[in-house]
Amino acid sequence: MVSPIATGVEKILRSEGKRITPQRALLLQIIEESQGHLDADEIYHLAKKRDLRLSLSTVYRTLSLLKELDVIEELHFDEEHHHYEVKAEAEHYHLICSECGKIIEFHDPLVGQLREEVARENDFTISRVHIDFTGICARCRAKE
Amino acid sequence: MVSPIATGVEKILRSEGKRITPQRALLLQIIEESQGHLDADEIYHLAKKRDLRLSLSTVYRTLSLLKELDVIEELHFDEEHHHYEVKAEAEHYHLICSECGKIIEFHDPLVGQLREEVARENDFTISRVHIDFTGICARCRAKE
DNA sequence: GTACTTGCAAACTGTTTGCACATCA
DNA sequence: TGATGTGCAAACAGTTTGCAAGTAC
Repeated sequence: MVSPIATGVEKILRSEGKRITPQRALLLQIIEESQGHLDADEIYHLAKKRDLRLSLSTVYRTLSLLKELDVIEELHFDEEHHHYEVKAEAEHYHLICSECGKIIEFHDPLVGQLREEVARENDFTISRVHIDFTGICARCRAKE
Repeated sequence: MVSPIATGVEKILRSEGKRITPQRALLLQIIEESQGHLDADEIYHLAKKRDLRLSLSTVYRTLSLLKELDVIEELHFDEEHHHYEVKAEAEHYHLICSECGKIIEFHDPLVGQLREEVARENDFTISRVHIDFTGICARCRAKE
């Protein structure tokens, strides 16, 4: 029995000869429902609540499949494990609160300018941009 | 016997009651001599050439000490391990060639502007900035 | 039916830790 | 001398893989 799955992703999977299994549908749903930035273990535990037999290796295999198909993106914050989010239509970057761990997404037209300038000055073809700012969010600052 | 060690770092170590051992001097020298961005294993192998008895755990312990003392910085690229570089006086960012792995450092005044703008708009106190652009360097582009 | 997927356990990689011995100050 | 540091081996966390059994199409 297959739960609903984002139609776009379904097409991508099928076009690659990949199957739509309940596990994949479930995992994708969880990643989409969340505000993103979950790590593999968090995804596993959330999913396990709805499918008791789910295994961690399926989570990893699914994440790596979705990453290959460019459906999700793997984020490398200053930690020992990775975080995942649905690939955004619009590129964006991250503000990370070092107190509470909250992650805010942002975008800013200056990034495009920066990218062009740096590419030109270094004779480099830039294909991916990662920006993250670490600091203290307003709420945590107020607490201190 | 202690090899020469950057005097600044020597002071920092001493002031924290830390000793200057030959291993630490050697490791620091290697990190400083290199263009930076080495990972723990690379540092270990380079150092091992000059001190056959050096152990990998000493490398990790030294890296973590130097990181704590703010002498070096740990970088998180899109890989499964970390890279290290001597903490720069001037903040800088990285261009990474996905073909040959070359890393170019850059800085650009637009980053400061971006940082201020994002901090203001999100009511966030930004303390650290990470930017890396992935792409193809001029040499690799020419090869294709 | 069959190629693709899964769950499980075992392997692997990068990193950390406990302990006995060694060493810097 | 005594606290700090080292090498070694064993532990650990996150992730990957081989295999037999299960399932989507």
